[in-house]
Amino acid sequence: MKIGDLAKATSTPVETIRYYEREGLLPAAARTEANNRHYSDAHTQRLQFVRHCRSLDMSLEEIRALLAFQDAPGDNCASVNALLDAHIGHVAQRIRELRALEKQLKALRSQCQGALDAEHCGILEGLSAQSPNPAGQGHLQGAHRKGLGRSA
Amino acid sequence: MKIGDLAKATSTPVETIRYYEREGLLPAAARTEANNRHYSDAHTQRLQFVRHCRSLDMSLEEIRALLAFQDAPGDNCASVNALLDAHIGHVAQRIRELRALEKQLKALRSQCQGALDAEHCGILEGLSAQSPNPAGQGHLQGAHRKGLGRSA
DNA sequence: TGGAAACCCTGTAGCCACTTCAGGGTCAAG
DNA sequence: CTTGACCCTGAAGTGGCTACAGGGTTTCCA
Repeated sequence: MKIGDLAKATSTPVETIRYYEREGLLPAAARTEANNRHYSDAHTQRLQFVRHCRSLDMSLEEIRALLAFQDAPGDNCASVNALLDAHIGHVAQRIRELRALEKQLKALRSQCQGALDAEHCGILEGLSAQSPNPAGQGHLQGAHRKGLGRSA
Repeated sequence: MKIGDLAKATSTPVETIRYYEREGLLPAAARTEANNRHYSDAHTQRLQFVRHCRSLDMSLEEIRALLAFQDAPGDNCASVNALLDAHIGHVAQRIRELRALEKQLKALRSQCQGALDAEHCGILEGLSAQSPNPAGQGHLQGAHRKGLGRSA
């Protein structure tokens, strides 16, 4: 299996696969005579695991930890549970933050219904007032993300 | 007013103020003889506007657009409304995505209640299965953000 | 008067998870 | 024999900061 085949099989861009290898999430692939990477089914499974974790918005750091647990099958899996619980906590917190944000934005939006001069626009006036809340501390990202996209 | 005073007045790190100037969100400040930046109340208001927008998770690009509208007070403010509506849409979409995510994570978490060998951990097994949903496309960010923090 | 702390400056690199680009190599089909 | 599809490496760009290196000035107190 060459890298392009693996990319198709896992709906992952080729460059991302090379990036994961550099980052140590995938073991370095064997090479053909022409220096092309050569993959087995084990690689496919590992990459699928990583992509699944990413689709759950885990960081590469968290995924590295999970892979380490997976690679030590005799160990107790309490740490896996703890990692997941922490991640769920972060997601829940980000949802709370975004709900509060949504409420504020809607209140702001209601300040201007018509199409006035910008000079008298209630929204611009509202934004000029002091900010009431200092925004979140969680480890979820803000309002402008890219997503994994490109789902083959 | 020197940059440190402005920083305190707006709860904004000094480096961030210089960064906003570089990015064109704040006009270049006048300089004292010692080459220190010198600010007026107009700068304070502009910076407060920017910080308020950032606390609402707007991108610097969006803020630049709003500032342009503000600087053309004769214009119609329909574009302001449109920008805000779009931003509200992105926030709402990201909330939907994160809710779906939370549901999946909780389902996954329920796969392992005890503290088994990692080899038999339902969570690791669950993550090895194929990913069901391809993750969001919105412009809100993922699960690992920093927040503005440092509130004064 | 001296010297240390507190502030200011510029420019550069680092964060994350990629994405894109430049510049090149290999291989098979037409 | 050339075109296109694929592969390679290494470096730079994305956003929104943050931090650091290396320097300057100003202010305060002994």
